[in-house]
Amino acid sequence: MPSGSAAFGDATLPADRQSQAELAYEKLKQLLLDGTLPAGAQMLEQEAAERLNMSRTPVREAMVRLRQEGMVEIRPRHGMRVLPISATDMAEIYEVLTALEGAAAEAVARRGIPARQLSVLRGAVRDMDRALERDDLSAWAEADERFHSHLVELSGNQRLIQMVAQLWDQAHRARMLTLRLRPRPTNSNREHEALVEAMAAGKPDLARQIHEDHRRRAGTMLIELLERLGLTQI
Amino acid sequence: MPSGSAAFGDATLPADRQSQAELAYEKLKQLLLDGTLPAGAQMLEQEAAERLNMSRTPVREAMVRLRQEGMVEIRPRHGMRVLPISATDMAEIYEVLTALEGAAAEAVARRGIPARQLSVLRGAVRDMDRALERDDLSAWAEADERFHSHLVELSGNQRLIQMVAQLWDQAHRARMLTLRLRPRPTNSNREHEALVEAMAAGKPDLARQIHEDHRRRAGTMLIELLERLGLTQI
DNA sequence: TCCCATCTTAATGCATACGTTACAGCGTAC
DNA sequence: GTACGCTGTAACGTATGCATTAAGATGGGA
Repeated sequence: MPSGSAAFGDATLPADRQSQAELAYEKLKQLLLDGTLPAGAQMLEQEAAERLNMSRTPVREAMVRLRQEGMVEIRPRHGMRVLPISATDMAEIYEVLTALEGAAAEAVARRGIPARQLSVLRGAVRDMDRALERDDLSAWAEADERFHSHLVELSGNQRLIQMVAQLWDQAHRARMLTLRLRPRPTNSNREHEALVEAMAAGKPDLARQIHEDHRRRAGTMLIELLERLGLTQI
Repeated sequence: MPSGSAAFGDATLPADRQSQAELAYEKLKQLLLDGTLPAGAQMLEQEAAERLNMSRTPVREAMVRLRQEGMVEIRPRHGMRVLPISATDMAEIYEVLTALEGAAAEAVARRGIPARQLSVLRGAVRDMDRALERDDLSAWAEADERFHSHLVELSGNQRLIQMVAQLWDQAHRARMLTLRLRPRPTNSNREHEALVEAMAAGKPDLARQIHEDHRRRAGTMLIELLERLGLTQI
């Protein structure tokens, strides 16, 4: 039985407020991303429904969406199960990210980048530097994410943006886990800097080359790390 | 009221048979791809449910999936609406396809390609040639699709495969429409041939270069064609 | 002691019920 | 003739009911 405002046949939504299904999607995704639900964790429809204080219907819709995004699998008797990320998965993800972000960097450099946007990117690089000085890896990761996400958005290609975001989400847990196991990402910052300059100078091929190398290096490092540690359930 | 076997609480699925939701997804997608539901067409949940002889529940799930794939939008009062493809959309799609398939070609060339697979690709190119000789554009399109899809699958990257398929689906209607409006794709066949040889010779950079040029050319041609014809509701 | 068949139970997929709300159609006022 | 407001209806979002079935438990046999 629903809680307080029980008999809310919520119906065709007051136009602005988000649906229960949307809410369920966001809440569940958050649980996946922040590690509350680790790899392999299972959650029944009923369980999630009670937790989110709604019926199974919108929960089910949310689970279907998460499955399509490659975040969970749905096993007929066990609800949704958080998909583990293997080294192979990371290899796949980084291969695609390399191609997509490389294309984004090239496109941005070709089209030219407004001063205002340039400073956003430079600001992110600066924040990464400062975070490293403070040994604040979380802040570094946040700034890194900001840099990449802004770069991709500058491409203006909605499909590219969405796909990169999806891959980024899939890899999120593995990135967080390896954040403190990997060597300090000093080079990473310099690579970002070089990329920014290549784009500012309007050198598409160079920008792409730099970014692809950057991604490939990061990917290889992560994968070797995962394999070395035998981590297969991230 | 459902038809014949009305009171079938179909329940947790006989393990092998597909769910109603899956069936609805496939049927609706087919309607989108074969043009039965053209751009802008709308279909209510109830309508689809009656057409497919099931209740609204699985239909709704199917529509949610199609929305996430970028095939339709869901408008609260009007059911799902088939998204039109604009020239801008095609530009986005081809930009991403260029990056993804280019990466696939490079990966395949780098890893090396078994003789057996090579002959599949060569077979597709041959079929494209023959189709052109017969002026059979449908057959050409089919062989072209076979070539690209096989190439991508050879990459072995499941995520890349899935994303390319999704973009391919989104562009499907526009490709079909322009098939008979565009110049005969004679060059296209030669480009495919060159790509196969580059991969066979184990030249990753060349393979990627050839494929990217190929995609870019095809994309530019299609987009100019669409813009010239003022086609915005494909 | 271990393995397998049977049975119980609970999770599910789907159908249906229900309250809400957006939109169309109509009438009235200007 | 046009514009505006009202009202009825129908589509939807969500909740719930129901038949089905697979997972797990239980008991018996080897």
